Amino acid sequence: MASGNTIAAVAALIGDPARANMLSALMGGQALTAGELAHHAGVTAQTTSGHLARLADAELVVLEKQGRHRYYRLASPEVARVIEALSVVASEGPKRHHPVGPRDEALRRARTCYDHIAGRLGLALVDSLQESGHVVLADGAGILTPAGTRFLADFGIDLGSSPSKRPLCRTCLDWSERRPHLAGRLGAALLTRLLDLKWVARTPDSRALRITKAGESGLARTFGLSQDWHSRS
Amino acid sequence: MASGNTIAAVAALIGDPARANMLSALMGGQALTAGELAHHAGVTAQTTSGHLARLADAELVVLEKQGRHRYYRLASPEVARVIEALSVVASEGPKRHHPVGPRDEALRRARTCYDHIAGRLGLALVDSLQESGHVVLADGAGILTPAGTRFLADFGIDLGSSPSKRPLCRTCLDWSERRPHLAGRLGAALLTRLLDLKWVARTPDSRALRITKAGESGLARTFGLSQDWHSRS
DNA sequence: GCCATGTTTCGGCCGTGGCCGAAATGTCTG
DNA sequence: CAGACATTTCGGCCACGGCCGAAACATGGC
Repeated sequence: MASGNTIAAVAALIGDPARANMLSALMGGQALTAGELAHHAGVTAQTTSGHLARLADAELVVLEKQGRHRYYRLASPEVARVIEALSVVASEGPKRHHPVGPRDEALRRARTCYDHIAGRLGLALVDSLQESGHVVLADGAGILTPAGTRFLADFGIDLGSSPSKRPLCRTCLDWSERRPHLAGRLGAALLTRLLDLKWVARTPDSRALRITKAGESGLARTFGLSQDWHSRS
Repeated sequence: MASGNTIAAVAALIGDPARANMLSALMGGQALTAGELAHHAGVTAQTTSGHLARLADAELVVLEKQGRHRYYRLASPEVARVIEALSVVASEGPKRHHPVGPRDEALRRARTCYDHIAGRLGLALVDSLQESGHVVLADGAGILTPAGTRFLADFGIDLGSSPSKRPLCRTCLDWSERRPHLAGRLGAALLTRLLDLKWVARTPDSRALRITKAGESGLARTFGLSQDWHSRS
C-alpha cells in the first residue's frame, strides 16, 4: 500500500515533539522565524534547522527569506486541518495530562486557529451571527444569508471579490470548548477585520488574542456580546 | 506546550508505516482481525500484536473479542478524520511516487471511506443528489431538503430517528479525485442501504467496492447515473 | 573592512523503538 | 484431552533519527 506509506511519512514528520510544537506555533497563522520556532520547540537552533529543512522538504511549511531572517509558515489550509484533527483526537484521548495554567486560560478565552478565531470569543461570535440570522450553520459548514452579507459589508468585510476555491464558511472544532466555530474565508476575514480595527491584538510568543478596550465595547455594540460572554459555556 | 506533545504522541503513533497501513485498512469501515491487519501491514503477527496494543492503548482503535479472533476497528469518526486529512496532504505533497496499478483503478472507481462511499461512484452520487435538488452543498457540508428527505425515505433510508450528535451531512475530500463526496450520517446510511440492496459489495482484502449487475441498473434508475458515470471527471 | 546576529552544515553520541524467533496463553474442534 | 489455529509475551539484535558542540555561511550595521 503506497498510500499507507505516504501518510506514515507525513504523520512521522508531525510525530516528533519538537516539530509538533513548531507546527502548533505556526497554527497561530503568522510566519515565524527559525529562531522563534526553536524557542517554541525548546531545542537549539541547529536542531531546529534540521527539522525545518525536513518540514519544508515535505512541503508542510513554506519558506520566505527576508534579510537575514527566514520566515516559515504552514504551507496550506490542508496542513492546518491535519493539526486541527490531531488536536481533537489528542484532547479526547485517555488521561493525557491536562494541566490548566493561567496562560492556558488566556488561550481558552480567545486565540487564533491558523487564520481565524477560536476559544470562547470564537464561539460567542458564531452564536451571535447565528442568532441574528446572518449565518445558518448546518453540520460542519454554514451559509451566509443575504442579510449576513449586508451586515458584514457594513462592518467592512467584502467576501464577494475573491475567486478562491476555498470554502467561504466552514466550521472548525474547537479543542478547548468542543464546539464548532467559524473558519473558512469568512472566519479568516473576520479575524483580519478585528485585527485591523484593533479590537483584538496578537500577543507575542503565543496564539492567545488580547481583547482591547475598544474591542470590548465594539464587540458588545456590533455583535451584542454581553459582559459575561467569556464565562464557561 | 503540552498540546504540542500530545498531538505529537498521536501523530507518532500513526507515523509508523506498519501502523499507518493498519489504520488505512481500517478506513474501510469494517472491523478486522489482528491477523488480517498483520497481512495488510506486511509484518509478522507478533509485531502486529505490539502495534495494536499501542494503538488500543491510545484509543485510536477499539477491540472486540469474538471467540479466538480479536476484531479491531477505528475508535471514532474523529480518528477517521485525521487519516482523511493526512491522505489529502500526502497526496498533494512533492512527487511521492504515484504508481497507478490495476487495483488502484478499482479503488478510484468506488471504495469505502470509513463508513461512506468514495471514488467516482461517490462523486456521481453527490452530483446526482445535488442536481435533483435533494441536497444542497455549501462549503464542506450539505443540507438535506424536504424533497430529499422524502426521496431517501422512499429509497428506504430513514435518518430522523437517530439522536446522535454526529453531523447529518458533511463532506469528505476525496484523495483520488480531489472533490468532496458525501460523508456524515447521510453518507453512512447511503452506503449501508446500497450494501443491503446488494447494489454494491465489499471486496475481500481491499477497500474497493464492486458494483453488482443489479447495482448498475438500480443506480441508473434511481440516481440517473448514465453508462459513463465512471469515466474520469 | 570588522563584528554581531541569524541560520545552516558537519560529526559523533546515544536512546527509543521496530523487527523477528521462540515459546507461552487462550480458544475452538474432534 | 490432544491438536490446530489465533494471538500475545519475552528476549535480543540493530538501525534510524534526535540531540548538541563546533564551526562554516550568510546578512546587516558601522
